[in-house]
Amino acid sequence: MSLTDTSKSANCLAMSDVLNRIGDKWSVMVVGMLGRNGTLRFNELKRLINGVSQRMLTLTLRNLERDGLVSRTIYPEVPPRVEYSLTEMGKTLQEPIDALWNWTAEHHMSIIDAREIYDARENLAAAAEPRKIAYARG
Amino acid sequence: MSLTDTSKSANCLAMSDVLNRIGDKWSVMVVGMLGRNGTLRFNELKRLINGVSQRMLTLTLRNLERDGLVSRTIYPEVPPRVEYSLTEMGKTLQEPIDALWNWTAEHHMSIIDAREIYDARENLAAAAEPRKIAYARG
DNA sequence: CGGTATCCATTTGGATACTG
DNA sequence: CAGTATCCAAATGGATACCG
Repeated sequence: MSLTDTSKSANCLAMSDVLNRIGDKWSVMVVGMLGRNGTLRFNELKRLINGVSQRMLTLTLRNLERDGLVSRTIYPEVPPRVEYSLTEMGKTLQEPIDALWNWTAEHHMSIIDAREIYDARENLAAAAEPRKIAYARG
Repeated sequence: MSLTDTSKSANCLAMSDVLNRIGDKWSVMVVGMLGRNGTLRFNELKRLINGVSQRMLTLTLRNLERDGLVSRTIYPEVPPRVEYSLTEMGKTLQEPIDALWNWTAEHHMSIIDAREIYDARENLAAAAEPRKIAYARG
């Protein structure tokens, strides 16, 4: 219990640190894709991940490689071939990422709905509230 | 299998959408804290979450509320009291978030180490590579 | 093919001051 | 206490062009 508690609430700093890397959407996408497909080339990843720019994919892969989550293999051919896959540590990240992925698939619609309700309420409140600054002169 | 596969790889768009909200570190922190503590006031959250500014905490809470993950209760007292807690949907997010949290606690050090190794290698490479622009005149 | 380099618009987020 | 409002610096990220 004490150990569990420690590992859970001890330092937000570690969470911040790690989340800044693996919490952004491109990283989650890359880990998700590599986890499911095993090994992928740069442009395969680019095609699979909807809307990622070359720049962002490069940066994301470099950061994941730096953190020891993704391995990069260069084949000195012409044209060049570079393959990416998860490291052993990267594979352990697969499970939590998958959990998040499944949660998202399950609750996305509810979130959309919640937003609509919230926004509708907001607009209503805005319409009802007494004008604060802008009222017709006179 | 088909269902599983669909829910996993179908739309990156849903992942992007949701991750943009619950993937940022402050949201994860808030959900983590509320999940473990049940109900918290604004300044309690602020104290618990290391380094969050008032502005970011407000924004994060509004977004989570908008998405139906956090509920906000105002007690019309003086001084004002506002309590936050997870909604039912928010509670379901607890599990994946906890998984991520535990993963982080377990692997943070390995990541730190991996970074050091990577950076050391980088510096070495930078030192070895032929000077491209800046070399001593003469 | 798999990048790097550069430019630039937008977003993010901290600091600060003020309010009900 | 629990915000809102404003300002401004820094980070983010797309578009584009070029390179080995």
